[in-house]
This record gives sequence, C-alpha cells and structure tokens, in this order.
Amino acid sequence: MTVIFSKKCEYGLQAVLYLSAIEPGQIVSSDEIAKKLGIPKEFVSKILQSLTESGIVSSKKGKAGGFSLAKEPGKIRLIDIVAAIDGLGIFNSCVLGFPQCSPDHPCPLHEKWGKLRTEAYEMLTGETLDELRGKTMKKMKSL
Amino acid sequence: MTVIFSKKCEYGLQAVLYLSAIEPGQIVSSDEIAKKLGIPKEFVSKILQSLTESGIVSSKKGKAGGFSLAKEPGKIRLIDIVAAIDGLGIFNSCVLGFPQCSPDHPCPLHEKWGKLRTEAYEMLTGETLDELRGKTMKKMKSL
DNA sequence: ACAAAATCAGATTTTTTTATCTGATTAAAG
DNA sequence: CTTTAATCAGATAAAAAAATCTGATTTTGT
Ligand code: SF4
Ligand code: SF4
Repeated sequence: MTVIFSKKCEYGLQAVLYLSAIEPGQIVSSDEIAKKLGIPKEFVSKILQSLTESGIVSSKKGKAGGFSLAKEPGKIRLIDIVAAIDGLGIFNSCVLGFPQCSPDHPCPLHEKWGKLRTEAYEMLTGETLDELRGKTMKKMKSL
Repeated sequence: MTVIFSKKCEYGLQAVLYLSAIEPGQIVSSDEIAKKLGIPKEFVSKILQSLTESGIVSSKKGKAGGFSLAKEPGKIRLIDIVAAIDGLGIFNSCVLGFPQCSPDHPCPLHEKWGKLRTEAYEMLTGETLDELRGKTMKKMKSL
C-alpha cells in the first residue's frame, strides 16, 4: 500500500493536534484521546511517551494525570512531530530508491519530485499549531 | 518510517523504467534486471508477473525468455504502474487517517494536502515512458 | 529427444510494523 | 495511610510486508 506517514506518525499528529485544541493548562488522559480518536489506548500512550522524550508533549503521572503540550503551540510545527516519530529521511532520500544515485544521473522523476517534496516540507513547516488552532478545534468538536 | 511507495512499487517502477530503456523488441531476463537494480531476483520476478496480468509488461517463457513492455512506451504512464501495484487509494484517502472525516469538518491540512496530492497525481500522470526515455536511458547506463 | 535456461505459481521464512499485555511507579483524594 | 487512577517501561503477540525457496512448466538450442 502507498503510505505517506506511518500509523505511528498519523496517530502522533492526531494526538498532538488534539492536545492543541484543549484549554491551555488542561490535561487529558491517554484514555480520552484514544477514545475520541479511535486509536488503541496503549498505542497512543506509547507514542505520546516518545513525544515526551522529544520535548513536544509533557506528561503528568498519577491520578488525574495525563498529557499536554510541553511548549506554547506557537512553537510547535507539524514537522517537529513527523521528525520525532518518522524522522526526516523522506525529505532527503529518493522516491524510487534507486541504488547508487548521484546528481549526475538523475532519474526521470528527480526534478519534479524534488519540487513536490519541498512543498510538502513547507506545508509541514509553515504553520504552527497555534495558527492551525481554529480549524483544529472545529475538527475535534466533530469527533 | 515515512514512505511514499511500497518497496514493491518502487521496484516495479524501477523495473518498468529499465524495460523502457532497452531496445524495442528486445527481451531481458528477471535475473539481469535484478542484478542491475540490486533487487532480489525472485521479488522482481513476482512483481513483473503481476504487472504482466495488468497488461503493462509481457513475458516470454523458456530459454532466452524474459520480460518486455507489453505496449508502446507512449501508452504507459507511471501512474499505471503505481495503480497496478499499490492502487490509487492514497489519492482519495486522507493523510492523517482521521476517522469520520467529512468535508464539513476538514482537518487543518485538508486544503494544502489536497493540492499537493493533485500535483503528485499529475506528476505521475503527465508524461509517458516515451517522453521520459532520454533521462531514463542516462540513468540506466550509470548503474 | 534431451538438456539448459527461463518464467510461473505458490508455499514458506524473515523482518518490520502495529497492537496488546503485564507489572511497576507515581500522585491525587478520601 | 490506603485506595484509585493515571503514566511508564518493557516484554510479548499478531498482522502485514518483504524476501526466499522449491518445484513445475515452457521454450530454445544441441
Ligand atoms: S535521481 Fe533523484 S529522484 Fe531519481 S531516484 Fe535518484 S535521488 Fe531519487
Ligand atoms: S480533513 Fe481532509 S486532509 Fe484532513 S484528515 Fe480529513 S480528509 Fe484528510
């Protein structure tokens, strides 16, 4: 199957987007996130754990614990989440996976693909969670 | 890991590109393709088998057998290969895999992603193997 | 006719990804 | 202090994708 983000990454993006839509300062449990987004609870939990290490979300243990953003939404971009989970490999490796690829012998897709890849990168880099908040909240309310 | 095409699809594209670069009428064995592209031989073989069913390549059995394009390179587009192997799902399903997604409540990426997806589609649809042949041959000679 | 070299078909193995389970730790609340 | 509800950590299981193996069939050339 053709895929862009791994499941892990999809879920991570969804979860962080979810966190960016709640009241600042509030905390939500992985259970709530899992239920709202229809993701296996333990999986969400694991992913958020790894994002905690990356400094994107922060966690609070114990009763009434849960997750929240670790920094202001104005300082988090979607690319940060992708980088933390899937890495940025896709943005500097080639679509076709040709061996021994050098700029001297570009494959037929090189140019166009490069352009597209840059646009994708910009899409994920351009706006912060802050700027996306309006749309995000609408989306989350509809779940 | 972030991926665009499955390995199968990558290999399929590479192999068909390879076939489009040889002399018209010639036939090459899966063994040669595998060696040149550094792909497991049986895997190439399997993928080309499936592309045979899709009518993109044709195969000749027996000694001195092998594979070749099934139609003129002017009638094959990259998207045809992708469609045959990975399907076109990616072009009408959403990046983030949100459940219950309706146009009423677009996620923050909807618009930009849609645009990008269309461009990707056009990239794979726009040119035929014929038009790519120049670059393809250069690439193949460098392997 | 026979041997060699190839595809074909399908089973099997290995690896990676996705998901689940279990127990420990932590912290709030009664 | 004890109960409860949460994260955390790491092992394990299940599913999917990638790769390999095996044997049959087909065709060419000797
Ligand atoms: S030439 Fe460029 S686009 Fe093509 S396979 Fe190599 S790196 Fe990728
Ligand atoms: S709103 Fe659009 S882009 Fe966003 S998840 Fe849904 S279909 Fe995908």
